[in-house]
Amino acid sequence: EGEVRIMEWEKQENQQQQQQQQQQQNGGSLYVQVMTDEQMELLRRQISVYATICEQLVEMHKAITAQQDLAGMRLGNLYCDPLMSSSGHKITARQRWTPTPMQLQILERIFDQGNGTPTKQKIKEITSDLTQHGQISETNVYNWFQNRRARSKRKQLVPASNNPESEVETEVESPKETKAKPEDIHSHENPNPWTEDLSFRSPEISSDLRAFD
Amino acid sequence: EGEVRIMEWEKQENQQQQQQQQQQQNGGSLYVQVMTDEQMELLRRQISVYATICEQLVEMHKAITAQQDLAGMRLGNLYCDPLMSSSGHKITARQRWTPTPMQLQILERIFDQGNGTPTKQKIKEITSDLTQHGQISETNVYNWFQNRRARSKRKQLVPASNNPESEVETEVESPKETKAKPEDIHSHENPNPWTEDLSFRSPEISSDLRAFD
DNA sequence: CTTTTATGAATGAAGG
DNA sequence: CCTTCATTCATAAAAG
Repeated sequence: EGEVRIMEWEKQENQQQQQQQQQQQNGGSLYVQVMTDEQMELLRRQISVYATICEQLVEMHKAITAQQDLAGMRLGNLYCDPLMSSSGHKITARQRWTPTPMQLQILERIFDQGNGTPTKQKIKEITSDLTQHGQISETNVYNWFQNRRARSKRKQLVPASNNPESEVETEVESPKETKAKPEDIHSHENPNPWTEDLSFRSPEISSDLRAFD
Repeated sequence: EGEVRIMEWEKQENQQQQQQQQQQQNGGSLYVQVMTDEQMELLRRQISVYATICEQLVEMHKAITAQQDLAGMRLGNLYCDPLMSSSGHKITARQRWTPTPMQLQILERIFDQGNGTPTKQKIKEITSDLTQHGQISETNVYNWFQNRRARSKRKQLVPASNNPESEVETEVESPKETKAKPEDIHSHENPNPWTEDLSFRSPEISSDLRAFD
């Protein structure tokens, strides 16, 4: 029913008679998802909707704030307040740092650049950069890289964490288990081109949205 | 550079040495896109980012239009419901493992044996045993024990809460510097050049939004 | 069909 | 770096 269920494509894949050979082709270690034209179209449409909505909202915002200015009314950071305005009291405190989407994007980008463990100096830099996108401390950054690396590594070893439909052959472990061919599976260099895709940069729009602050 | 290039995956695919065979396989008539797990996950996240940003923009709009209403101006609450529902908003849907009754029974039994720490080796054993009763991975087993233990522990502590009242204010600042608490308000100076990158639009949505004009 | 609950999975942080 | 724990998120299943 009208939902785009990305993670379930691989399931559907098994039902697409036309693509079955894909499985065997890749043996057990390499695992890929296959999308049909239809699914691709669905995805395309989904993103399109987001793009359109955002664009329209930005336009709308422009118009509205223009009026606001005329009326002498200036809306402040309406959404920021409800959360932390209560300075003294920590009622509903989430004590765990959570990266904002923007911070995450940046961190991922840095991580993908491959320069392994960031030095102390580097962490300082990164931290101060990320501060512009939300609260963050050096410890947060440090931990993030530690975890990111460890889990990235582990993920290679156990890539098939959850795909019920795929490995139906129910056989006992082959000696070497999953991960067998390190260099084939992942091109560490530029795993995919999309990594950079979300590096939003639109000076004009940016300044527009900043008006909310 | 920074763009969402959905329609070009098939092109890039040719450059992914690991997936080349795909081409020949399908001859010339059948054409499919291939993604690795990693790429899939990335995509999922990116769309998630879009969703987040859109939500925030919508929130902004709500707040602003609320003001507008007070001023007697009616911009309408058109976008939220119609759009979000039409696009599903549940873009990120992932499947998840569900233990079969048999597997659950076995797991419970092992857990009750008290051997708290499931060793890696042990997990491998358990997993291969359970495979006979349904699809399962080592990660599933690992997670199950983690969760089982954690929740078993919590159940013991909660029932013994004798002080139903004052627990809210007790939360004094944790001296720990791990306090960086963002609670996402970000998104401000970010972005949005997607509109030009996505060279397609969603007609019906556009018409919905046209009311903004 | 909508809301609630149970629980698999993800992840920030701590310890060694 | 690796493992473990605690907390949170998301979703399948159950309840209304």
